[in-house]
Amino acid sequence: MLDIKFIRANVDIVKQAVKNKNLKIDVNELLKVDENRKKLQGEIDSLRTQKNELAEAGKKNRPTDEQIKRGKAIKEKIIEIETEFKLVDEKYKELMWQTPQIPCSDAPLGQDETDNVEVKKWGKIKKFAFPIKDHLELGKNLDILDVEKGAKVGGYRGYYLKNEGVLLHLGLMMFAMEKMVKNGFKPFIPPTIIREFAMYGSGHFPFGKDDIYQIINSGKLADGSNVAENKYLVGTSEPSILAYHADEILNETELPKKYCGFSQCYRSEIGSYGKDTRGIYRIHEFMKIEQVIFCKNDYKESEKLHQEITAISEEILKDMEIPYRILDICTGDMGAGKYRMFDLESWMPSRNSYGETHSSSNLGDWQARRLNIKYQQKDGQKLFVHTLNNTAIASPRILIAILENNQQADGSIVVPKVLRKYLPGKIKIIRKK
RNA sequence: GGUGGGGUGGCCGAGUGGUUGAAGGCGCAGCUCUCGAAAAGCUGUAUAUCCGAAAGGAUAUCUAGAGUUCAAAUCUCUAUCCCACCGCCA
Repeated sequence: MLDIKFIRANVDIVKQAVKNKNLKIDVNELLKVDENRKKLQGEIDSLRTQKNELAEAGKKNRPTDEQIKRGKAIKEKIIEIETEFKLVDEKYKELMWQTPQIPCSDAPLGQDETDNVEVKKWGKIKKFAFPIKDHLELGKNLDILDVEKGAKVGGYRGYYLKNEGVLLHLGLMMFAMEKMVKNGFKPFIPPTIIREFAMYGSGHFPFGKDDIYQIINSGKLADGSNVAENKYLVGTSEPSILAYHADEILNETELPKKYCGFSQCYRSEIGSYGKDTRGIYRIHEFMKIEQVIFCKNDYKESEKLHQEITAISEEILKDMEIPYRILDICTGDMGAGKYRMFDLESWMPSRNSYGETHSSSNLGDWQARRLNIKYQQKDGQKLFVHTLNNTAIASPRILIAILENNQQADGSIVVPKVLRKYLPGKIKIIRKK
């Protein structure tokens, strides 16, 4: 969300951002609605002034019949204008929720993912002297991954992790968590069933509604319909962590606040039916450790922190010796709320390409405005914080890279050194039983 | 699922229709006192929107929404959250 005053004063900049981000919101309409809303609000205010004056007079003496009559007339007029105001206000809010963050001028301009710019590559891509297997085949043979049973029980895109697959998966979480704590991030396990406001706050609503599961109680009402609660399953712990400070005024001295959230994540993946159907690349639930930062309203600082959280994720990939690249995401692909965004993609041999495993974003104060998160400066001024987030680790998707990059001719897997301590006996190689 | 009790400013807490944007306390800021500090005293201390160059003014906000009334923190209804006890349960 943007400041309406900023929008009024910088119409062209906002329009340009809408265009660059490939959005449809009509800024002229917003301004018209805003103007109308202001006008109606003014009318209501002056009527209420009259009402209050009348009530003030009634404090001293019992109101006369004449005054009561006037009061009634004013009341009716207020109701009439308020009815109109509500309609206008609804439209206003709807449009305001959709106003995009102004993207950083350094971000590449572009329409979609084909315009993203590769800015870094790390690691040596292994050349295998034998025909490689993909993670599905490797996982099945080693009895650590089973998507057939996953589909049988969990449905399309269900999966079971088993044996060392589980230990590897949990080890990854623990490895990333330890790294985060070492870097001064406070660990959180947040709620994964959350209320609507938090979804709006992060910007997952109204934009990404399709991908979010809503809770429906299995019990039926008398008319046979289901009870849909206004609660949702998170797709990441980001909204839960952000909303932790909703409606709060933080102290400047406590910033930046660095948190990491560990949670199961749920994604409906509606709209991507035909995409990435093989394996565990695109699935309905996974575990993730997410980095979240609240910092001062200062792009110099938030951009520095953006580099920092990106570097932490790079370090995690380097520690595991997974080749990766970094994409500078273009304006059209970054999402409405973002100021700057980098994706980290890990090398996945079976895809013969990189696949997204991390996503690092600076949102400026766009989310903080939605969630009303401020901080007070020494001089007393209150400003909205900047917020940032990035994946620390998300599994099992990352297992694709780990299994496939470390496979041996016999189908066994060499465990990355940093993960060995999470396996019993600190085994170096996962072999077929 | 059942029953009962609650939700007031940064915090605690008073307040059952009109003198309450809200007593009192705490906290915080400034000043006085002091070599300095503590203590004490004094003063100040919400947010949002609109109008205004500013000073300032208007409106709204006592969980939220709806209603009663000339007038609502206060009465009614609904929702919601918290707490307690019972039932069920990992």
